This record gives sequence, structure tokens and C-alpha cells, in this order.
Amino acid sequence: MSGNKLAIKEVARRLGVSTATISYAFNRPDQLSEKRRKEILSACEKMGYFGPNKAARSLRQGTSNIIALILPDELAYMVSDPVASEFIQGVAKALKSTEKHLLLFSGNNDNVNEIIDFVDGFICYGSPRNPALLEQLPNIKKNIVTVDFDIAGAPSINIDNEEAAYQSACLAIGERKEIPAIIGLRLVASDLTCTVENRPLIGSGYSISHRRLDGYLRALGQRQISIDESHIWHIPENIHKYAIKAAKQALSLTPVPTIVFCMSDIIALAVVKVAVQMGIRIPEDLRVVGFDGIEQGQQYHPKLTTVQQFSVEKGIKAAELFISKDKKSQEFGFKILSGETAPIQDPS
Amino acid sequence: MSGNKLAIKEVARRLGVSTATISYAFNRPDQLSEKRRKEILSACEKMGYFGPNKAARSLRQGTSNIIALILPDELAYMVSDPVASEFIQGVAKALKSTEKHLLLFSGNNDNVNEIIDFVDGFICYGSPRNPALLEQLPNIKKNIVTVDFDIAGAPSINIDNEEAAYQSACLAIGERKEIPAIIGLRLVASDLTCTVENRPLIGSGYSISHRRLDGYLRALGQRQISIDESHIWHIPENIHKYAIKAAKQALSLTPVPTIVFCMSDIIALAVVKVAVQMGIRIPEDLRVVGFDGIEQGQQYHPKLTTVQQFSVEKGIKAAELFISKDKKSQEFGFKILSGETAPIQDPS
DNA sequence: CTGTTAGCGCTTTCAT
DNA sequence: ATGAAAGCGCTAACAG
Repeated sequence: MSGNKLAIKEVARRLGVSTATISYAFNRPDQLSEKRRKEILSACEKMGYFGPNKAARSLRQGTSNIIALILPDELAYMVSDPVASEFIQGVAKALKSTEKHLLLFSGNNDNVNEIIDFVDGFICYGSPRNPALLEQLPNIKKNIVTVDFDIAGAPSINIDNEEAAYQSACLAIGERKEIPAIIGLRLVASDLTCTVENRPLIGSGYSISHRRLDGYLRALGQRQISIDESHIWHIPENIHKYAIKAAKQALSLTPVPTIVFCMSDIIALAVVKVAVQMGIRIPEDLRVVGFDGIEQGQQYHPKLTTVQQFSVEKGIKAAELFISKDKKSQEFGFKILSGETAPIQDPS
Repeated sequence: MSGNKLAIKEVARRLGVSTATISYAFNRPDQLSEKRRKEILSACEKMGYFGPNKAARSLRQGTSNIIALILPDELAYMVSDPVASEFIQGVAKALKSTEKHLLLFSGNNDNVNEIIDFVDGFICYGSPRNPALLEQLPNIKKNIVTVDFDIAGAPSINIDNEEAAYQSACLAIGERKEIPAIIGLRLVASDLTCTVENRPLIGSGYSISHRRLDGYLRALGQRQISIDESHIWHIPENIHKYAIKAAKQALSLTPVPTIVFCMSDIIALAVVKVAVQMGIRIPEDLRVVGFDGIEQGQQYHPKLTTVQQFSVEKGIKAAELFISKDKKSQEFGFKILSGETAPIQDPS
């Protein structure tokens, strides 16, 4: 079996040829007669040698066919997040027909030193949570592709989060004079659900959350609707529990908001749930706007008004960009889904 | 940055010491005075040397701190499967506090030759779909842990699928004289939804599906309820689409089955959905039994009667078993969930 | 078409 | 406590 003592040298000795011949038989068919190659290969198989040791080859050549996928946060959390998981699916799908393999890496790590020498490069999905890691990335001299954020010099795939948020907000507001609230994801540096009042916004530069915030604010501003920081929530992770908490707080405001902009569908679904519990009618009393277009949001009633992301396709494109020779960044499309939580028809 | 030209030799030269000293500074604190070590480490950082090349170390020592997780099927499909994804979460959770990293590998591959030299071993979750790969696993001379199937000589974590299926069936049948149907997962060699009539069962030895089938049949047999092969369905993948198709066929039988045993909750949910569409009342006219205990099955009405698997915990245990010194196989628990699709009370 | 050999970067034994 | 050097297994340049 690969993985035991048998090495190219010993194999060459037993077959009475040089190591180069063995190496060529496996890696350079053109350097050998077809017949000789067949002979050698089958002899190798018989003696249980299944090809050159990949670690040694990697040291020699500097390539491994392993690609690291850096996810923004803990793997356990990312794998269960519907959007991240769709992205992983896409990457896996694109890699299936290649000989490349996928190493999952958490953006919570301080650096990539542990794995950098094993991989051919990095697909970075979303800005990693750990600032130290984020700082290291631009200095890496390997193949890098980023998604939904940018690194100097690396090709990327992005959707225009500001525009997507803006359009979804415009659609949902229509001509109404709404009382707005916003529930965002990781807007400030806190592990708790809270409003952004009196707290500095983090990562304003790259963060998709801040781009989305900008989009909502543009739509509101255009309509002379003002919103106070006390009406903008932050949750630390995109999970139901935190979303419910923020939703309860937001819908307990006086006067009750008439529209809630949510930076994920997980959050939007929580708002819908809380509203139903509180007897608030949707969409009559309250409009809800999500982001992502996850399946669950379109499967049950009322269907969410949201921004569809095509994350599987994004994953595919990211992997293709990683592999491809010509590294052109590309803007990725999105689609506004007009659901039942904020219909186009103005009910007023 | 790690990953560029700077190697231990050059670093040693610049610092006027030997390579061993540098190596010791990073890996063997005991071999150096604390003071000297500090000096060297900080000098290294200053010149941009972040430690020994991991690929070279791996070649030398034969360890990499990378663990391969072999999933039974395509990654894209596995990541989206709720049960497999929970297992991955568990493994990731357990690995978080270690310095180990996770390489995802599809059980659809022919062999592990591409990666074996890069990893410290394998966690195999479920029997890999490719028989060639399954055959290779017992010959591998690295650390291996299996889950929900067995390999000669490797420690494993299993639940007793036969017993779990048996208990869930007993609970659901009660004392009734049911007309049963079974919808199974990968029972025969077909990529289509079909019954197992006149087709040889595959992988009867290891497959969890066949163990579950045995459990259902035991419960039926004890009650002198017979079931024909024409009432046992096979679906090729645990996804909604195939499940719906099988459910429609099963509920179109004459006479209509009064109980359907489903080898996953995804299937059970599909049966519930089809039954509702056809106006079949649950649990009055039809009992439905699932397997897995996924969240979605317990969130909506009616709650599934099913077997809860604790897949996250299983993932944690598998990773712990992989890391631990004493390799004892263990049986893993399950829990029968008495839902609303097959209440205990006999309604007859 | 095949053989010889340097060296990828590191760890570790042995000698000092 | 430190230095010298062998060798992990392979690839590729070069010579024949």
C-alpha cells in the first residue's frame, strides 16, 4: 500500500532500472515506450507500489493538489450555515472533476502557517473573522481567490451588496412612509445581541454587512426617512437564537417599526416568527426584507422578500477562478425575490 | 512569509548558528536555554521566517496534523445532507482545540492514493460508495476510525441500526394489523427510484440500510405481518425529489399501506407531504416512521416518530477516538422519538 | 530512451 | 548547548 516502506529507489532496484524510469512511468508517459511503461506500471502494482509518495513530490515540486477553503468563522458554525454550506457545495462540485482536494480552514485561526506548505493556494470565502489572519493574507505568495471581500492583488468574486440591499429596500418600501428597523450581522465588536448605539462600527471597509447597511440607508435617505442608531441591531452570529432576541427587541419598540431590514434570511424568518407570535400582521402591519434567498425562506408561508445569492454557483465560479489561468475578478449577479412579506402592491 | 525562499539553512547562516539550533528553537524548547531561544525566535520573526516548512517536516517525520474525513458520497451532496453535515460539525468541533486540520474526501473516489501521504489518518463516516475504495481501506497502515460500519482491525463508533429500526417499528405498530411499506436508501444497485423486487440487495454485510431493513422485518415478523418485496422501495440518494417519487408510488398501492417505514427523516417528511396532498390522514389512516431525528422533522406539525441519532456527538466522539491513544470501539446510543406521525395510543 | 545525481527543507543522531 | 551530516522520497537537469 501507499504509505508503507516501499519507495521508488527500492522499486527501481528490484526491477533493475533507475529511479528516473519509475518516476517517468508514473508522471511522464512521453519519456517511455508505451510497452515499457505498461510493464513497469503493472510490475509496480504487483509489488504494491502505487506511485510516488505525494508528500515527497510536494516538497520537490511545491504543489500538492490540495486547496484550502478559508471560511470566515468556526467550521462547525459554517457547515451548518445554509449560505456558507451552499458555497462549499459549489466549490466541491467544481473540484469533483479535477484531481484537487479540499481542506477546510477556519477564519478564526491566527494564521495559515500550519497548512500553507501543504496547499496550492486559498479560496477565501468572506473576510475571515480573525484580524491577524486577514492581515496575513495579502502577503501570501500563493494562488488566492477571494469571495465577497477583497485582498490587494487577488482576483475576487463579489456581488454588489450595497446595490442589492438598496434594491430590496426600494422594492419593499414602495411609496410608504415607513418606520424602519435594521437587524445586521456583526456590525460592531460584541458577542452579544445589541443595538449599534454608541459603538464603533467594525471592519467598515470590507465587511459585506456594512455595504448592505449603506444600501438600506441610501434607500431610506432618498425617501427622507430617518433612522436612529437605536433602531439598528447587531447580532454576533447568523443563528436563530440571536436573531429571535434581536427581533423581539426590535418589535417591542414604540412605535412598532413597520419595516425590518434583515441582513440574512435566518434573521428575517425569526422576525416573521416573532411577529406572528405578537399578533403583528404581515405584510399589512409589518414588512420584512431578508437577504440570501435560502430555500427555507421560500418554502413556507409567507415567502420572504429577499435577495437571492446563488451561492452554489458562486462556489463553482470561485473554484474555476482558482484553477483558471486568466485571473479576472468578476462581479456576480443577484436577484430580488418579491415574496409575501413585502408585496409590491401598496396596501395603504 | 512562510511559503517563500527563506529556509532553515539560510536563517541559520544569517544568525551564525547551525540549522539544528533553529530547529530546536521551534520544536524542542528543552534543548536550548530559554534566553537563546527567545533571541532566535524573535530574530526569525524579524526576518520573516515563521517556522520550519511543514511539507518538509511531514516528509521527514511522517506526520502532518491533517486528518482526512472520508464521507460516503460526493462532497456536494454530503455537505447538504443534514445528518452528514451534523457529523462534520461534530468532528470540526472536536478538532478546534487541537492543531489538527480537516481534509474532506469523497467516498466516490477509487482510492486514497492522492492524499494518503499528506494525512495522519482517516475518519470514515459510513461505508464509502465506491467498492474499490472500501476494499483499499483495510490495507491502509495509518490511523483509521470508522463510523457506522466496520473495517477489520479499525476501531469504530456504531449505533445498533437493527435494534433502532426494530424499536421504532414496534412503537409505531403497537398492536395493529398494519399494511406496511418500506422506503429504503440504496438497497439495490440502481440510480433510480424503484422497488427491490427481483433485484439483488447490495452490500448486505455492512450497509446500515440493510441493518435497518432487518430491524423492520423483525418487528413485522414477530407480529405475523408479511411484506412483499413489491412494497419495499429503494431510492438512490437521500434527497427530497427521490423520496417524493417513492412516496407517491407507495401511497398509490391498493390497498393503501397503513404504515410506512422510512430509512431517513427526509423520506418520512416526503411521505407526510404526499399523504397530506392525497387527503390521507395522519396518524388515523397512516403511520409514518422516520430515522435520524433531524431538526426539520421535529419543528413542524406533525412531528415525526423517528430515531434520534445525535450525529454531532458522534462526530465529536469519532474525532476523539481518532486522537486518543486507547482505541476502543464503542456502541453509540440512540433515542426513539415518539412524534405525532405514529402515536403510541392505538386509535383502532 | 535510460541512468546518475543534486537538492527540495527538514529532523535527529552523533560528536564535540 | 551546539555543529555536522545523513537521509526522508522524489523530480528533473544532464549525460550518455
